[in-house]
Amino acid sequence: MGRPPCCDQNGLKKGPWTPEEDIALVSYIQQHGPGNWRSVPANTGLLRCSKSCRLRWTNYLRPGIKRGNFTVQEEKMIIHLQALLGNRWAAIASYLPQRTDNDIKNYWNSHLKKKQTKLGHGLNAQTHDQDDSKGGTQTSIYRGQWERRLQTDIHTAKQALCNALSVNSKPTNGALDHKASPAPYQVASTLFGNYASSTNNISRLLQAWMKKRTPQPNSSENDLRTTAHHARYPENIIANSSYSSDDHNSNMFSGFSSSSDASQSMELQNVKTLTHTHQHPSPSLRGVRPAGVPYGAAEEPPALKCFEKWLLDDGGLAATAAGLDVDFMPMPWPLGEDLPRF
DNA sequence: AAAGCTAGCAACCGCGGTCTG
DNA sequence: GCAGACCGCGGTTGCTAGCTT
Repeated sequence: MGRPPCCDQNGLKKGPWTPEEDIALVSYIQQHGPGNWRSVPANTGLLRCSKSCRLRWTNYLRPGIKRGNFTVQEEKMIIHLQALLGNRWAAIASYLPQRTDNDIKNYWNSHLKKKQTKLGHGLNAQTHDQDDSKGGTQTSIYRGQWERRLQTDIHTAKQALCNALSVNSKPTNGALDHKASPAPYQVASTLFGNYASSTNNISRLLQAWMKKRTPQPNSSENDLRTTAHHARYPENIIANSSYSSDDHNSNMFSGFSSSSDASQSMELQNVKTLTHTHQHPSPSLRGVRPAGVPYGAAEEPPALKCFEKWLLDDGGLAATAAGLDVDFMPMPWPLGEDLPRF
């Protein structure tokens, strides 16, 4: 026998989410954490299917999501990663943890794809927009180089993690953090850390929301508009509540909900400890994030730094594109095989 | 000023892999 | 081991705001 059905498909609401629905969802996740989506509609009274709830959370309400214009660096990374990984947006998004796969996908389709088409040469010639079967050996070679480089980077990150763990480090600065990469056995801790930090931001979001809800003189209509606007652009709520994704390391926990109880405070302490050593899981080439492990709260994968550095290093890219072997590290596993799962 | 067009983005849909009973 | 639900992903659609005519 299978499981019972997650939800009744009849009478479910579709279309844009209302602020009330968002609050209901955020409140529930604040209490129970993300995951177990099938129970969300039943327990919140939302007339939405579990899928819709998950989507709303991961693409929109999840803390740490950066919205708005993409930076030049982000753009470059997306272009390069798309060339390497194809339209595997989740995998690409894992290198841009502040962006959702949906966001990146939309950005690619609406901006970069056209840009690439206009250019007509250069990187575009290597992208997966073209049929791989037509790409010929040139593309294969090119992608092979990229994959080798990516594998190297992951290996570097893995080694850094081993080093970090072996010395049972108590990092006092961020240097080590950026080199350590977590293994899946750390995922539970990562999840905990992410969620706890998320709670902070959700609390702020809720507080900001409640503030907005309190009647302001001569602003009843504006409130409605603001509400609708925040429903569409909730990042502004977070921004208005003085959360900045850029200073998450120092401030992420400093403003933990003033009404938080003792257990939350204890969580906070644990989270502070955890976040010194636990970072994102290494993005895998398969692009499949461990189930229920969101990349939250403006964290940055430690391996990202050097990978990003390399990605944005046009010299390296040019050399690679030209077929030159640029400083590859020895590979611990044979080329062409699947990456080992750490 | 109004109608038509376009771009951007949120949300939906369908598929495949995974998990659970 | 199997059936069927859950979950996550990528593709697509539809709505809205802004721009053009």
